[in-house]
Amino acid sequence: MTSNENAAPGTAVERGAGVAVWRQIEQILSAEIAAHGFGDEGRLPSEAELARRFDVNRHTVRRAMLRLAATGLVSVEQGRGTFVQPGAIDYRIGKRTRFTENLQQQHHTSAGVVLSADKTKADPTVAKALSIRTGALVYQIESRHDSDGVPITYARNWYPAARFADLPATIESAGGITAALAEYGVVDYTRKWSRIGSVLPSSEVARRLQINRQQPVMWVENVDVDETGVPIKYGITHFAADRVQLMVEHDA
Amino acid sequence: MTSNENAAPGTAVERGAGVAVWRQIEQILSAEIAAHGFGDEGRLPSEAELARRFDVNRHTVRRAMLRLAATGLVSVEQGRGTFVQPGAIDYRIGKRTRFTENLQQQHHTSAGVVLSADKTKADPTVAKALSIRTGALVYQIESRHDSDGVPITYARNWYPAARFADLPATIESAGGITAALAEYGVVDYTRKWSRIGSVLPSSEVARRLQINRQQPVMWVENVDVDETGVPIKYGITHFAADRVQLMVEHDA
DNA sequence: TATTATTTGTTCGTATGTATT
DNA sequence: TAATACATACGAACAAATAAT
Repeated sequence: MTSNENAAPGTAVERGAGVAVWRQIEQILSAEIAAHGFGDEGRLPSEAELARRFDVNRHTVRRAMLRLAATGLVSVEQGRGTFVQPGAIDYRIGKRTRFTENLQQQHHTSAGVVLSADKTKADPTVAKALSIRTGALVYQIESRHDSDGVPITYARNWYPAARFADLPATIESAGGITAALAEYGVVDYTRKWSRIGSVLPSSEVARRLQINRQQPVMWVENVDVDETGVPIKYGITHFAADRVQLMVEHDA
Repeated sequence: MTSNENAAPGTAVERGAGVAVWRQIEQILSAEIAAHGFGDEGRLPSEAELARRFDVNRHTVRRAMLRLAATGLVSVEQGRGTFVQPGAIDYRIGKRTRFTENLQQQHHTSAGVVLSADKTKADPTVAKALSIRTGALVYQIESRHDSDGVPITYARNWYPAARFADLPATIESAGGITAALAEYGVVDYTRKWSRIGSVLPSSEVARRLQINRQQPVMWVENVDVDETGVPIKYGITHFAADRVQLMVEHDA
């Protein structure tokens, strides 16, 4: 077999054409995905099969696959195969950001889970954001929010312990963070600012969001304040970028 | 040589320890970078040298390097070497977003360049955002903004041709987009909304921003409106995520 | 439940091409 | 021009996760 005999029309790779073979394969598969080329279940052929089809080594296919996974077009699962990913949803960011309200408007189910709750000392970053003294006691709450059974956000938030005594127990009894805050007299709170960035995730964040480490995450660092403008929460929320887009509506 | 004789204390990799060797190397180098372990010029040893140090194949070092580059910790330059990357800057996003004002407040120089200007027909996405009919004529302006000589944003914007007749020539004569809009009577405009996401860049975007394709970019899709609320611009701006963070300040 | 086949993940080795110094 | 350093690609082997038998 000389070359590419099995390739579908218009999908042959070309060597020494200035553009790397694995990039050509990425491009071809990307186009086929966009054209719904892999049926309803969206399962791609195995790496070995694709290697035969394009008449290249499996490594070369793998490079293309890693890229497609990073772009969010497919998800790769060891022992199972490679699957086309569905589209993403909008997450509204504004003065009044509440997770559940946010998603129910878009016909998605939602659920929040507290992963851990610890009392620690504020490091300089946390202290500055909360306008308290470095080393003052804070509660660190780790949480995750799901939509339609899929993890959407993973967050670490810090609350000043002086104001919210025994916060973890209150969250437990009240059945949620917003409800718990109400018990301390915080009936309403608003977002002061949000700082947004994007990185490839650490292994911990990747695990929490159940994505692979080739897939970018957006992080949103923010401070919530009460009605009088006093900071009540500082935190960082991570979003799986293939599942969510952040929507900022200016004005009010 | 049995194993890791050249490794610095506490930096030996361990095989068959559940965690892949390349991940261990990534972790070690990441820690050394954070500790300013590579001097003022921030140049890492060559891949071959690192391979010897960790007593692994060069491929294994490369995997770690690709990850570090993707994380934005280092930049890899073919034929030169691998270098530690400096920190990032804040880009303010709000009702009144102007690039130059934005950065001058942070002691950075700034410059904008128009890369291309064409008259085309609006596709459905553009048409909907601008509240015009699909197929109506629009100007598509490609531009880039630099800060301190480094590309920060790459943007594609669309303006309705009916309202802004001969826009490219006006931009040329007025010496800038904001100035050109003023000549059409648009003395002030504001941002209506911004949709933010993150992906690994296409080759074109990577080239425009002069980053490699392992490095995530944030994209911001947005619509500007004039004083009467009529859309005057729809566009997508790409940011190199290792150089910028987006700052949203929610109204006072 | 245990075994086997399938599929992706990691690592080594080797060779060659391309960009920079 | 030569040396150095990164980029791409092939081949082989085994590990780990999953699915089917």
